[in-house]
Amino acid sequence: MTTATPKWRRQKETRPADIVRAALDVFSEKGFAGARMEEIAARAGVSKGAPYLYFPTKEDLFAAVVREAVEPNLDPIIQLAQSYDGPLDQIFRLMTQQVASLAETTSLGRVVKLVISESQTFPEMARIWHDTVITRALGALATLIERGQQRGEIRPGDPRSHAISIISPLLLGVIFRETFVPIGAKPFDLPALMQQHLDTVLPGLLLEKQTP
Amino acid sequence: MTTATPKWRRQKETRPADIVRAALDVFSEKGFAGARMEEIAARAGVSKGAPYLYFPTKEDLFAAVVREAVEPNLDPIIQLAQSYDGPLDQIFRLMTQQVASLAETTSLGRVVKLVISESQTFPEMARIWHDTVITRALGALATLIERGQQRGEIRPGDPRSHAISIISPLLLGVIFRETFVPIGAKPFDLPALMQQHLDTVLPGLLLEKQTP
Amino acid sequence: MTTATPKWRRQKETRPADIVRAALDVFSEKGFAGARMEEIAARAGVSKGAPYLYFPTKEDLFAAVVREAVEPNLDPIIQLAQSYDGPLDQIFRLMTQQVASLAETTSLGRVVKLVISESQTFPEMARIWHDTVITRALGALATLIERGQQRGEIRPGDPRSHAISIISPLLLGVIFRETFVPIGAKPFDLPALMQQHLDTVLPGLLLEKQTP
Amino acid sequence: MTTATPKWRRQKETRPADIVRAALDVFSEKGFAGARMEEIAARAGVSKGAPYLYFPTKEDLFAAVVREAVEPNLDPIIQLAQSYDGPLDQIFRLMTQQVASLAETTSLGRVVKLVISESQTFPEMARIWHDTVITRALGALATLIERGQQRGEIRPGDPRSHAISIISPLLLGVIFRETFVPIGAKPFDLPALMQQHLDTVLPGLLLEKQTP
DNA sequence: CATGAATGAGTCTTCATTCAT
DNA sequence: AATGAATGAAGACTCATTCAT
Repeated sequence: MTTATPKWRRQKETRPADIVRAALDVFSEKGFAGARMEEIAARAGVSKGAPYLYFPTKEDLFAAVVREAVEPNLDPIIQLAQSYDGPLDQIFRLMTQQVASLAETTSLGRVVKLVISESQTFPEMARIWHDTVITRALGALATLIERGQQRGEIRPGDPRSHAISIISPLLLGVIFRETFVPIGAKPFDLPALMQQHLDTVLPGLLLEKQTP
Repeated sequence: MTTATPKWRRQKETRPADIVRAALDVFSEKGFAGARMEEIAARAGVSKGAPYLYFPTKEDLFAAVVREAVEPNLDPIIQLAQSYDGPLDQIFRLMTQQVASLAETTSLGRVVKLVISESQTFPEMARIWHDTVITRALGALATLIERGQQRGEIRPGDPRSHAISIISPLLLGVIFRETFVPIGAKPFDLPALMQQHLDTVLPGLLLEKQTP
Repeated sequence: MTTATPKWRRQKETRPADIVRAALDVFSEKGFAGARMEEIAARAGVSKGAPYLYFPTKEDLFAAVVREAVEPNLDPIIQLAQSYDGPLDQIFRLMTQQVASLAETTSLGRVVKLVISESQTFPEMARIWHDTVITRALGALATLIERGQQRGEIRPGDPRSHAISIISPLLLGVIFRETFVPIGAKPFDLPALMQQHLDTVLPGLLLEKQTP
Repeated sequence: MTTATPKWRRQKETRPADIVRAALDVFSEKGFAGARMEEIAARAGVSKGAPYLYFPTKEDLFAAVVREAVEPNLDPIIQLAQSYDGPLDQIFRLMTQQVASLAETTSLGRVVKLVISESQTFPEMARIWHDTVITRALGALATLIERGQQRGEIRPGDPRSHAISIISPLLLGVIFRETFVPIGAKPFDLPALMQQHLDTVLPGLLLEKQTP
């Protein structure tokens, strides 16, 4: 009667995380409406009722998926931008690499796609994404640009638009990957694309260090 | 016996078009899964069964919405690119304006968003969009760029990537508008954004006509 | 402007009959519920609304199908039985042949099957069939038997049961044909079956004409 | 929130069987097309969705009804015929009684009627019935007859036809009961009918045990 | 705590029937 | 009279959610 090896209830601590992970997979594959709670549970290796122990509704689970993807991944980039104090063209290239890397290694790409896809159904998610991701990230970049303009290193113009000029190929490439690669389209080589793009755009954006 | 009002009006020639229009509205607002056929019918001013006279299933109706948006709007732009034979910076500005205009005046923007949103559920739609819109439009632009490179007017590099460098802010702006403006975000002023973007990027893209 | 050859409105007279014929076909193939009015109309070569010019509802059309099959086919047999005045074994063989022939050449078999199939849904049809076909035909046969019993030519016993003893293989054979032959079963050779059956049963039914 | 009554009771082991029973009732009364899944559920005392926990579709439920009726009821009779080794007239009377008894006490009669009724809609059911019931039962009887013929106890002739000669009144009686008794027809007294029938037909079928 | 059987609201789709032309 | 576009009631089936065990 002595339970020798308590196989069950292993990693009880990680169950919500397991469920969120499974949910991301299923939501990504099927969309919110097409995702069945039972499949999420099955993929997480839990019973049909288990998700409801942690998430009151399917919507709450969806929200958790989005929140989970944002929180741990965003801060480093913002940090980088805010604390940086070197040549501007280097920080642009660095940030771009950072974001590209996140898009490759984390679930951010899939979640962007999910948020866009379900923005009509879940305006709240779109709002969260807008406020926590877009505003902050674009803001950090715009601030950088603004400071550069004040120092005369960047040509005049709306800083937010300049920011878009810099990173839009990257974001579009991610959306393209999530949308069209599953149906067989050739994905862009994002680092290469961004390298060429920055080589093209940065000369026009950065003003000549004044000649003495 | 108990029906006081006449059950139907004239069978307009425009019935299917009305239904497709209503369907675009409802699909845009609710997504495919969230759209109810009955609501589409109601908005088109027809009975619940009427859409099925023209479209066998909800999916077919969705496909019609996508097709309808693509067919009449795409050719003019492609034409423009193919028949153009003037200074390159002008055609880039012109095409950009054209696309921006289409995005403002037609349903293209909403349909892009729809195709992205439902690409998991309807890979076929994504495929159609990819093959008929992206490939052709991007191809036309890339061809233009390639010819410019051969004439020594455009800096070397992957033409498709250059094309992305040019139009990605516009496309991203459209996606942004469809995704975040409904929840209160301030839309980009696309013409202004693109003007500043082209002012920034074109100098880096176009090689100096060398002075003799 | 002069209509030379009035192709249309040919045989207007036969339209209800055409429709009933088509209805029998479709009802037989699909059952009442599975039959679509539009298909009946199409098979009859008329418009979707035409059947309603002659039959107020689908049920009425069904009733017409049944009525149509019964009326012209039954009387001859009843007549035969009632007017016959020869040796009994011959009339039994003759009636059997007659019925077998009807089952082969007319729609009776299909309608029997239809009435049985839809008897739950249309008790009224079952009632009509019971009262006009079964009661009358079985009654005619029973009367014949009864008279034979009174003349000492047929063994005692319930005349209706004797009638069943005589014709049940035939009726069952028809039901079998309508039910199982469509799925590939080998049909009974009804004439042969009945010949052997009568050879077997009649000796037991008919009393020996006593030898003087 | 607003549900006052408990939503469900015990999950009995008998759930599927209850549902099949209810389905038989409703299918018998209304036919397949006329039966509503919701009514079947209600009669089984379960919710609208419950039948789908056990039977993927209405058709599968129908198939289960047929299967359920056949499996437990058929073997005893076949057994009887195959293991029997006494006087032939007795086995014919015995089998007849057995079948009549089954027809009275089990659902076989209703299911026969159902299979015949829906044979157009569900050829597969007809096929199952034909292969498992008709072929086997008729085959067992025919084998018996064949052996009798080899021993010179039964008159020559097609054994299968002889089998029909013997049992057709019984089968027809069952069909009659299921079809016309519900609309008020007087049912045949099957045991009496068969007694008289066998008294009539067996003398013609069995050859005289030759006198020594 | 965890399970999964059970619930029932919600939606696509069909098709008999109507009636303006 | 004849047509066929249009109507709308009806029903199979799904799946988020609940809760007895």
